Amino acid sequence: MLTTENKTQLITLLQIELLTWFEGSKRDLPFRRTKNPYAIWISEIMAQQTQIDTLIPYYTHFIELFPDVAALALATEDQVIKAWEGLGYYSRARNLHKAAKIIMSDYDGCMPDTFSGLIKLPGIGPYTGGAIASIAFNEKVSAVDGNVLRVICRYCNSFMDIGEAKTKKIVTQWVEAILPEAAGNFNEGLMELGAVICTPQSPKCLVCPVRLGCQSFACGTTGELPVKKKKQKQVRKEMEVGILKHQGELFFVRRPSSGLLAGMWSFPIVETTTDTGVDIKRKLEEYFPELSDPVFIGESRHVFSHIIWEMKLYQFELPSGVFESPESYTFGKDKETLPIRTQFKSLDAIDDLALPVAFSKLLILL
DNA sequence: GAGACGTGGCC
DNA sequence: TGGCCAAGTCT
Repeated sequence: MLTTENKTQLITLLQIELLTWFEGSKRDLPFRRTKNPYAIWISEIMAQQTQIDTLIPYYTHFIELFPDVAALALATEDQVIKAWEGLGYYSRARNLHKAAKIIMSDYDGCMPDTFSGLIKLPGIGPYTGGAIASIAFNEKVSAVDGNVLRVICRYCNSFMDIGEAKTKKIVTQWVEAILPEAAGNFNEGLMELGAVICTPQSPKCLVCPVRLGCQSFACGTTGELPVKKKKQKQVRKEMEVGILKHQGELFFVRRPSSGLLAGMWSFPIVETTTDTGVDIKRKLEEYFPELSDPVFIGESRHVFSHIIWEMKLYQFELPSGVFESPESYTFGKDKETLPIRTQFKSLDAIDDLALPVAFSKLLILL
């Protein structure tokens, strides 16, 4: 990193210009109008792997529903996941809830106010701990996310692979070493710069406040940086979805408490090789022996970060009569049990069910 | 270290 | 369309 003789000058330029630019140009975001550690915590968790524009409505709603740690701890996990519905990476919501309970029980209701205290909480890793500690508590620690990695690697014209842990370690140490007193603003400024100027594609170097010190700009390598090795393609899976209708209601099942879409509501769904509806019929027959034959009603694709579901929907009917909703339902290899596993619900009464997009987008096909 | 873990936007 | 990307953490 930065081996030139005018290293000190370049670092000073970065510090001064970045802080000045951030002060004058930062976006007006709801969580920038507060120093409330709780609010900043929520915003930082939501910001993980998520663009700011996406999270804003969720943030506002979440703070209204759960205005402080106590309110969050008092809520049910179902309520918290429901508030996260559509945001993705749902373990973030479950960890948030767990952490709130821990803060109430082990910390007398007060959030830890140091980096080392914060990262002990579930869902708070080195980035989030650094962000909360520096922004809300003025601790002089770094917060290195994808933006910071990109900005620093470009500024130093470094060709290290930002996907490697080693790179993150080096960049973290580098930032720690040049951190000014206003560490929170510096961290946020680095991220803001990465988000609006030093973007992955087509960085806006001509309006960049630190271009005069940027070694990548000077060398004309901004198109090659940062170096990041490609990730693997998603695995395609053929899935059969069972739409079980009975007296105007649909059959929903709750997913296991760990793994993909953990704890969320779902239609019965199985991976298939036959592609005819027989696999999902066999699954449903475990719980409803008197089942009609499958009727194909449509198909849909859903792309996750690591899987692609090619879904075929099959509708089933139950003979007239009363059918109890089964107490248990298993997806195959799930271990932990959650309170309510299955439910018959009419479409206009599913507001309290946390339904992932993979399934909510199927509703228009019904 | 590598893989699991969502979703929406962009080209 | 398909691939890539976005304020990461946990296992």
